[in-house]
Amino acid sequence: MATIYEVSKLAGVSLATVSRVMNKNTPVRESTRKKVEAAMAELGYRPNSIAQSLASSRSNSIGILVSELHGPFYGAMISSIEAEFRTAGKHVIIAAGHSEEATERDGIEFLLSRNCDALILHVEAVSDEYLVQLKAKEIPFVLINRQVPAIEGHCISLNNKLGGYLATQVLLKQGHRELGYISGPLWKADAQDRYRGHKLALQEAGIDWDERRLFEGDFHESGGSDGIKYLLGQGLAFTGLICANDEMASGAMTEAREQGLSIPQQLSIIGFDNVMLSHYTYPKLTTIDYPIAAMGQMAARWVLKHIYQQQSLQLQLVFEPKVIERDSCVSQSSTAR
Amino acid sequence: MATIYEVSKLAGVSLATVSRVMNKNTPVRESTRKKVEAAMAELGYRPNSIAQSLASSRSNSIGILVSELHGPFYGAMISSIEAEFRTAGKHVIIAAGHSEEATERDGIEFLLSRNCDALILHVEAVSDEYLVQLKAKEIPFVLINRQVPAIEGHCISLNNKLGGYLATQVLLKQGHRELGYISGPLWKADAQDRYRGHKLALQEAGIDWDERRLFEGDFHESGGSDGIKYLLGQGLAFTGLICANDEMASGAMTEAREQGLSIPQQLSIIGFDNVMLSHYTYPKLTTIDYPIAAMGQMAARWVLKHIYQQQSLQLQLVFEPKVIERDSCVSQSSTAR
DNA sequence: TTGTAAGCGTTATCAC
DNA sequence: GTGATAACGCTTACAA
Repeated sequence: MATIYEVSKLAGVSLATVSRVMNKNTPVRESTRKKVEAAMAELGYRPNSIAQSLASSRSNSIGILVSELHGPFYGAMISSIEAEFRTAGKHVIIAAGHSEEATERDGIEFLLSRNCDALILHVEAVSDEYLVQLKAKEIPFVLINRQVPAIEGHCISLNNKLGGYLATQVLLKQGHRELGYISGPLWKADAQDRYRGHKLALQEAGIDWDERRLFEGDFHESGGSDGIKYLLGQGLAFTGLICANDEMASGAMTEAREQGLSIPQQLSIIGFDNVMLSHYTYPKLTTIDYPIAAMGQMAARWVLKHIYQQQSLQLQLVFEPKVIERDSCVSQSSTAR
Repeated sequence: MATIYEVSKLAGVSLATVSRVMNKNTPVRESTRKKVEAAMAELGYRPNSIAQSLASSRSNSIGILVSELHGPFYGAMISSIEAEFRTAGKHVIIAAGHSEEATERDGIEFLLSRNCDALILHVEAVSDEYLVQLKAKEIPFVLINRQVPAIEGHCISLNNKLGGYLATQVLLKQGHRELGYISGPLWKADAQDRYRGHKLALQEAGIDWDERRLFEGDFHESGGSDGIKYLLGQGLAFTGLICANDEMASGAMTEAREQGLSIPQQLSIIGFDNVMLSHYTYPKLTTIDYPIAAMGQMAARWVLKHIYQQQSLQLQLVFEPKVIERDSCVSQSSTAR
């Protein structure tokens, strides 16, 4: 591979000049620029990004830590992040945290050891304090889907409470008054917030909260099916079911059907996230849209603005969920049970 | 950030010695190693990987190019690749090619410019010649899901023909003799091979091949629904349908249902890939398993073996698909149409 | 077993 | 505008 040195020799200029035409930061005489460019072309010169990084102490790489690389959710997020950075000439290094504290810390350490200019984190297990401490260190980061008060400016989040509220409203508006709720693990802030929104909607509708109507699931399919079994076991009637994510909604749907309930005729189900699978279930799942792609893009812009000085970018830190009406919820009048 | 130099001063040894204890490649006296390690701990020293890369001309990074980052398929692949490399202390840089020739080339260029030690490519649009030329250049790569004869040793692929054959056999064994086939774009080698396998199975079963029973789809949902419309429009009876991937099978399922066919009672459908969604459809999709996670892992091992000299690793270049029986196919005897 | 010193390919600070 | 030249933080012969 040709180096800047060979280019400078061929062009009959100094190293420094070649560097200048590459970086366009210092004026260079038109004629010499041409010479240099010709030499670069002739040698098929490509700058060595490692050497650039060492000299400039900018790696132009951004670390991304997500819970899982597979699954329906993070792909969309990574995709939008990658696209945004790619056009900016930055690249993306990825790692998985598997929702476990130790692994998440490891992942962050790993990314740090790679000299990333910034980190985009979707972490769940790590504590708020850890993140606050992390801010004290040298590497800047943004958080996706998490609100940490002490570092608010670093958080890109969804209004999960509103989401839970909206989901519940969909069913209430359809006349359902007997509801079940399958939550995510309540130690996770987003699960907690969604549930809060649910309770708020109930309260506004004058429906008493009943603990027996809550099942705490795991955000996976099994949580949905376990939830159905549990709710049916309580001996309470319910014609509407809110699930705190689509995977649980899918599990609930399957299990409900196995228990002899037809969906949506006997039970309306609404999910949350609007991941790909919600489109594939039968009936197609009514759900709450989580604009994860837009949020990923915004995280990328945050980095571009704060780290790479693209000052002109506008930022939005809090996103709003919205209802996606499909086929899994129908009005109570058409429901019999 | 502390540098190797500060560590050496604190430990009272030379730069070189510190480097040696880090890399464990040259014997170091136990006592001095202790001193150095103590110094490193005291300073919270972390090696600068950029400087290491420049000095050793090893970036310890591997570029991955896939068609799409979102979607059900590549997530599983990236996930297994990342896991394998992570334990080896390497990291992964990703880029998307979007199945377009120009973008795929760009992606490869981009990854090359990042000084990756090796590339793992899942490319579809780029020509065989391009890849052969690429081999001539300095950066080594493995191909996933593609067979290029001239560089066979670099190809990790699925026996797609066998897959098409097996899928067809599932239906044949269930007594179906009137079949439809919704293919992927036939310019893609995998789509072509799957279709070949289908024809072979037909031939062995003594069933004449009928061009009207083939619809060339796009590997997306719309391909499945268009396929159903087309096949129904041909006025030919069929009780079994093979789709060259799961997304098209899902589209076909939905459309068939809209056309008044019940699945699987009136039409058995089999997919291909066994991506996550096949599990979410109703009925659950019978399909052909594409061991993409295992293949991704193998690609990572290929790199570990060939580039990072982990000689002991065993490699497997060709993988076999296998049938995953679920609920979307039933025997012809229970079918009426 | 350890130290010295020459790179690795850039960027950036000076002079000129 | 342009050219020397000193970093950047590490690896790796080569000596000792």
